[in-house]
Amino acid sequence: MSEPAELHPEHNILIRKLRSISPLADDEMHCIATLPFLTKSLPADQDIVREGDRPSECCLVVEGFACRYKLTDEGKRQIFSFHMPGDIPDLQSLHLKVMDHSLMTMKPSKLAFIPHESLNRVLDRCPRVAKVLWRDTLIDAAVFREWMIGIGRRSAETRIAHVLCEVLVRMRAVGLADGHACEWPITQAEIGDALGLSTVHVNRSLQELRSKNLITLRGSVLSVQDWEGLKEVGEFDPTYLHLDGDAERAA
Amino acid sequence: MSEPAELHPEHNILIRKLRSISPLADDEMHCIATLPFLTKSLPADQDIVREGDRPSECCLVVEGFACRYKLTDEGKRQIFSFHMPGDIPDLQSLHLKVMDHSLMTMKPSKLAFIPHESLNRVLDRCPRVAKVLWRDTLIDAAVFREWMIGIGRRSAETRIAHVLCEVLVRMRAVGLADGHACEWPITQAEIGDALGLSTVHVNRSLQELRSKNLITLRGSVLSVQDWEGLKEVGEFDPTYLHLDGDAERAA
DNA sequence: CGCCTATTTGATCTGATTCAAACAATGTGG
DNA sequence: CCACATTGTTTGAATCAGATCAAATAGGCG
Repeated sequence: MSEPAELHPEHNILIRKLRSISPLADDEMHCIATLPFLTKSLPADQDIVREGDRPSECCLVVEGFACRYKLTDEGKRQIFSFHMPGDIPDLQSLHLKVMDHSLMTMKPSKLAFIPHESLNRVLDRCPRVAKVLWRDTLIDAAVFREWMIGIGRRSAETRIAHVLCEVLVRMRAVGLADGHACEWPITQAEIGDALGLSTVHVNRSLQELRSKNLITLRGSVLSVQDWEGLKEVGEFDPTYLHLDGDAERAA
Repeated sequence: MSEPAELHPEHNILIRKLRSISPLADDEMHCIATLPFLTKSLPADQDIVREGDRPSECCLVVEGFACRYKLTDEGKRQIFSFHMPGDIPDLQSLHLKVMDHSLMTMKPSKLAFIPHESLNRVLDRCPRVAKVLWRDTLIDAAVFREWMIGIGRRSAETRIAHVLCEVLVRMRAVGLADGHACEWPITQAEIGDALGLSTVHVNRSLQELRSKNLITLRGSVLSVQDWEGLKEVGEFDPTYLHLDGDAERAA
């Protein structure tokens, strides 16, 4: 349960994230703490890795926010996922050489780059850590599925309520939420690109949620006033996030 | 390149599938060939694993066709993926205890159930195989992303053309396509549930594709008359399938 | 203050849905 | 081998959720 103070903040946030999805033994945490990294700070709206790239390192979000996306031939954007501190959005590049999508910052962010080589060495030495990371990529896929059902089959209001719930729960899992409130660095245009909606329609649906007194969303802070109500409107069931760690559990 | 005749057809199709996404050494194939399994035959439209289940085995499709899906509160269905012989649609259950979606047959199918226990033993013994299976789940996620961009941002015609391309290429990768034709066990209603469309609209979009002389889709056989044209309409770029095996490559 | 980005509002349009019904194919049992 | 039942495909008409276009307002920040 302890989080040694001598840890680098980079290792610390990664361990906190992994412990939110799976229990970790001391030696496994030590193993993770041996990972070398190079920290870089990037401004907002900057590509980190691009479709077609063949990265030789993975990117850990330490501070800030990022998203993965891809453009259609007509230039429309689909965002696949949002990433917060603790996430390694391009972990897949460890086993899939060529990027089939891009990764970018959504606000000024601090990123830690970990060489594939070192990561592979740690995974060989510590197979339990390999399993946790595999598990992480599987949860990633579960989130894709959940967004898919939203985009394909749910109303705009439901989708938006759902993603609000998801981000809050995930933020809480790594200790970045304060009760039912958290930072909200996502613009309405970005919500639209994530959920297959126009900015205008996102705006109107958000007003709908506000008028039902479910949320407050001012500036860059999301505050959920009626969690049960929001969950219900968003058909949100956190099972798919598989938060079975030894850290705090989400509501 | 050889595929020993003494292999069980179950091991054989699995090895063929895995070799389509990654080269396999002889000892790795032998390792896979030690996997025990129990074969079962199921009729069409039968649940194999259900949301909420905690399976203790994985399901390999040997013959037939399957899909993963989930229902919304209003009873609408979203299909997440189609699965053909060689696929292990619930491989994720190895690391995610609770199913967050369901798996069902789409036609009478032969399935081989492999205990998690045996699978884990093989993965411990043969880490390279573990990497290939991890890779397989990552490709799975890449397919989700590609469907997401379709549902969220592409026209009905484009989405449908895209999924036609995808299934044909994947069928070819495991030797189940004949030139530009393959079995098509997917109904229009199922295409709709997969791509977030109504049956009626699927039907009209398919007629559009036919009228452009891109495809023939009669009974349960898909025949692509103009592959380049279909790829273009579907904005199909097979990169996301990561077919970097030592078996035949897709066009 | 002034610029840039994000949010909000209004009006119009359209791709896709829904409902309803006919039609075709496939398979089953007698 | 045919009649019937079942499932899948096709067609038509009306409707709607959400897109698009255009412009105004409101924040945030150097």
